[in-house]
Amino acid sequence: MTKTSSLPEACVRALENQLDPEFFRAFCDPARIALIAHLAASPRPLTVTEAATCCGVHISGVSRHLAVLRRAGVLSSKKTGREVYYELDIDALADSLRSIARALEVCAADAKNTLCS
Amino acid sequence: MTKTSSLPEACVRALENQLDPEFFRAFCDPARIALIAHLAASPRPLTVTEAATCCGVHISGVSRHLAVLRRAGVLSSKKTGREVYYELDIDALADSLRSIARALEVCAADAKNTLCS
DNA sequence: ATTTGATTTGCATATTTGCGCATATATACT
DNA sequence: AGTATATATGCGCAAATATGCAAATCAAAT
Repeated sequence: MTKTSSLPEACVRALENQLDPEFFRAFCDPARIALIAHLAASPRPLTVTEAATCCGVHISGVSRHLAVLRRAGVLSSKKTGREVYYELDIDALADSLRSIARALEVCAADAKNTLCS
Repeated sequence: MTKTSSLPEACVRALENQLDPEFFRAFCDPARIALIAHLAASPRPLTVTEAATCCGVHISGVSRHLAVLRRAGVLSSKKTGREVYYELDIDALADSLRSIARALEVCAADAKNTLCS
């Protein structure tokens, strides 16, 4: 049997590690949501100019938004000539979301267990 | 066969609907992350005062954070006497995250399909 | 009725964030 | 070399956000 504590702190740490504010911040702005949806629905990577057509934001703002998304690990960029192609990391993104869902459930189950042990 | 367009707009709309900024904003603050992790690891609902022990924020701020989380649909509150018990909606939360992951994948798959049809 | 305790809500302030514009940087074209 | 195009970045500004303090609710206890 493992040691039990009043609150499973290991679980809390694990959750806090996985719940990265920067990751979620990617989805906190309507313009970024539009960009993400647009990129998700595109069969190929898009340039900044192409991506900018989906949201009524100045292209410099779009460039910044895409940089935020890249730093959040949501998409990857590939420079080709003078244009930069942005592509959503769909698989990694979906995995992250599912992993977070699982971590929450595991933590909750663990908490119930601790209560009744 | 259904009509094909250069970009599957229905998919974009569906994604934009599901990617609610207010939902994700719940996870954009370190104090709220701490609160969420703390609540997830608790075997029972917590009062504001109890929840406040996990983050070095004044209790009035914690009250506001919890209100934000409630509006985001992340937790539910139940008033009992003069205290308010907050509880994380783990199942709904996990479902939301998985649903978003699926929507992203569906949209991407749809996009590839449209390309080759 | 008064007091005590838990939570919420104005208020002021500091920080962050999103935006457009102008400018810089880097690459292609002639 | 000189020009045009695609992105990125510095800057200032307006709006949103987080925070602590004090005051307002509201319910229990005495």
